[in-house]
Amino acid sequence: MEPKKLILVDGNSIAFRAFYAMYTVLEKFKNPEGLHTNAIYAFNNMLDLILSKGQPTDMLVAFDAGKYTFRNQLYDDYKGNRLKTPTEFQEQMPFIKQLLKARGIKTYELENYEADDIIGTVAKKAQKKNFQTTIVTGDRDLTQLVNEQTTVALTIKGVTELEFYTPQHFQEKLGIKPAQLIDVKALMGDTSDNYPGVTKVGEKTALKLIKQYGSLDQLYAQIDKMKASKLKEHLLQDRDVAFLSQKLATIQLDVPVQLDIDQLTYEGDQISQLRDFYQKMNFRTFLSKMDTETTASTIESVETNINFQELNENNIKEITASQQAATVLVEMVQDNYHKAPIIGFGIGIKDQIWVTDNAEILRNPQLKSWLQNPQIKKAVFDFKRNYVALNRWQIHLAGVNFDALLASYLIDVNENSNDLGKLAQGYDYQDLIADSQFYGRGAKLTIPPRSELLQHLAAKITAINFLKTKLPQKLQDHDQDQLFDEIELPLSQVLADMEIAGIKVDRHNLEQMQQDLDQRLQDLEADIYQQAGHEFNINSPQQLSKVLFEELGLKPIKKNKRGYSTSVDVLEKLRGQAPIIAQILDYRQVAKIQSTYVIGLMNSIAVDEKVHTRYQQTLTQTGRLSSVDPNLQNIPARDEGREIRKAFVPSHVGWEIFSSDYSQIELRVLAHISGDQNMQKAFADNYDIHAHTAMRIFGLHDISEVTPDMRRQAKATNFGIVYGISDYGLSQNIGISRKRAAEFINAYFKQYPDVKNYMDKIVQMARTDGYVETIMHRRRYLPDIHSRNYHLRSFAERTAMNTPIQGSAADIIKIAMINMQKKLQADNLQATMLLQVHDELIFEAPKKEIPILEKLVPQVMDSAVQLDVPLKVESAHGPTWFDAKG
DNA sequence: GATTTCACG
DNA sequence: ACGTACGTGAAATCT
Repeated sequence: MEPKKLILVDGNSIAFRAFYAMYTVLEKFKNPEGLHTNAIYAFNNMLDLILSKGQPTDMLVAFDAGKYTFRNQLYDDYKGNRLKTPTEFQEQMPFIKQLLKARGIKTYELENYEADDIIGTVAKKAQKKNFQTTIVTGDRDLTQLVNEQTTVALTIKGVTELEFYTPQHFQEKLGIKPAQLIDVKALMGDTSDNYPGVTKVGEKTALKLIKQYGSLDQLYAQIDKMKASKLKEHLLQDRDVAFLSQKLATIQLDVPVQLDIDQLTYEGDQISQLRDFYQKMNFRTFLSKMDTETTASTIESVETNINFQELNENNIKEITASQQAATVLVEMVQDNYHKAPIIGFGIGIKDQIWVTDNAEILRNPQLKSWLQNPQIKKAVFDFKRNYVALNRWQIHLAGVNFDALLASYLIDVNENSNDLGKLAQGYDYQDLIADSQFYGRGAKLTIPPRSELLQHLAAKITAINFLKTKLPQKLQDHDQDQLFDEIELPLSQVLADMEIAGIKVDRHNLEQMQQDLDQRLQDLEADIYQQAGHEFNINSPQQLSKVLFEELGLKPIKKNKRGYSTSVDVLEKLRGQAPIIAQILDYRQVAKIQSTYVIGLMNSIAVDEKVHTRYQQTLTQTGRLSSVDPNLQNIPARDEGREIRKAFVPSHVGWEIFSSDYSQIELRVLAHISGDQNMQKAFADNYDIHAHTAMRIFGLHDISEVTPDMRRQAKATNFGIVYGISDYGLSQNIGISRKRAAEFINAYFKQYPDVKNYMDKIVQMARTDGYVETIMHRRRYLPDIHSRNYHLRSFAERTAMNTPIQGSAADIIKIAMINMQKKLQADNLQATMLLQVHDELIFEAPKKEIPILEKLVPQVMDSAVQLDVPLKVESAHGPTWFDAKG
């Protein structure tokens, strides 16, 4: 007979994680009575997952009950540092229990016992009856119960990503037996449960000791033989604490559970009860899932029928005679709108919708002037995409005052899938499926039959209309009206102009480079093969590491998932040990230039001899732009790679490339938002900021005493501060000890005390508000700030420090770009803005306009916003991009 | 599709 | 005592 399968769930732990997994949508998930439902929703997601994956015959969810457990009797302060759980969470607990009942799952709690101990006890009983048991929890401690019949599924991220601990996995991961975990905890303590362990002993040391001695008892039995050390002293001193912690860490297996193992049968969903519950909670997705499951599972998800008419030459005149606000849709399947064919077009006015799959309609003059009429207000999804595509038909789309893509991105930067269907579904609008689902993906991409296509287009127009009723209120709630109306929407027009203009690339120049580089690659290759003694693929990190670390016997420095790392920092450390290293570094550099830049760039030159990048305006978490197809924001600027820039040239003879960049904009932003007087003064007095910092942190009296090396270290420290400093990170970056790095940071904060205050304050704000903001109210949610996982939490903290800085700098240059474009038009200049590289704007212009730009561009850039420190702009120009660098 | 490496600010 | 810099995109290789 098949063994019975039991799933045990740590109810409190999973519910709590569920709450924070969907913390960003806390206010989106409310039922009509105002009850928060995010934790209930996420909990149910987890149930769906484990029920379908685990196929249990039996199931139990255990909860904590009562305030005092036997552990409090042992140790007063057990869990003493726990913050009170938020009421938004507490109010959901009873409903999670209701949900479980409706899903046919037993629950159990016992006054003054923790869920852990109930689970331990039940798992032991189940083992005697030969059940196959899986425990689902967010609490690592429970892995002590792992054995051949008991697996622990531990949440990694959220509640649906699980890591399964079997005895083998546990051994591989920690190098000890599951039961030994108790003794490890005894030594290291537990900060979240607030018991101490032995002084100065953390996970690493504890694991080492238990691996060495086998158990806590053995360790203390042999402690006399241990040689004298600080560690030994601490162990002796904290002996009682260790044994107390051991008791606290041990999960009880003999709790008086009044529950028979035969009573845990999983009953399955109680359909009508569950339907009522979902309805009460306003869980539309789960409701519809239930319907599709219960009706016939054969029915594919089909878009709801939406009434529409076909747009044609006969009705277009009448439609475009209307002066009313409208919704406009230009459909393309491919990403690159500079060349993707238009496969559909649609208009929505009030409740009426007209669509067509005939792009030729765009030749209609009435339609053209309607689209170009700024008086007729239009709503779209992705203005820039629509604008650029229509521009290819000589139509200049105007009057757009709502872009659902831009709006949703500003409301939540995680909403960056760029898919209207997905976006609308996120706002509980179910009548439009995602494009990837409708058209398929990659090789399977096809355009469905006409009738279905028209239906899809109509559904898109309704989705945009729906979002137009929802998103403006949210923008207002976030205080983002100005950001939307005066920055992002006008910017998308500016970006469209820049993308359409494109930048000219000299193909012959690249072809020449390709030949030269090819020769060099061949020479290097031959040399490398000779030294290795055989041929191999230098581009393969695997084969390379075999050559270096096995055949040549060099010492590996860093590991990655597949073996030993061969990255630059590793190779740099090995340089000097073998001549092959320098040549590999050379080869790598040349190969990169060749494949990514020379060949890659040539492949994206269009028929007009230009490259037309696309700026992704709704992608980054900080508000920066990104550039794709090709990426013109990472063209080499240093060393040999810089030569590539010689291929970027003006598109007319007698013109030049002109470039202006903000000097130290991020540090200036930091000086402004932190309000730090010392840093502000340094900028006001126009000091070399890195030298100034060096003077301060090295305690010198005058800037002239600063050596180049001091300046270099101070510069790295400044960068570190902007990124959300850690002593380790800084020490790695400038090759000093961690202790020394910590001293730097301390000195830094002493010299710039309000920078320190800012760092503390912004992290605190992220904790209380759940998000951080830039000077223009761009918002980024940081749910991981509450994570119990150190790694995730620290990352969120650094992000909280960095995002307002990087994001505000992005705000500033965006404003400058809009003002710049206006000014160029107003002054009737031929100069054209072509590229943006985060803190730098690149133009082409007739030579005679260069002197004008030299005054104008810095003027516009440094007056974009008024900060408490001056902004500084530097310019350069020349016949190619290479020369336009100061 | 994920991973590694390396280009930029 | 933990284990780390912030934000991106592209090419080549591995699975």
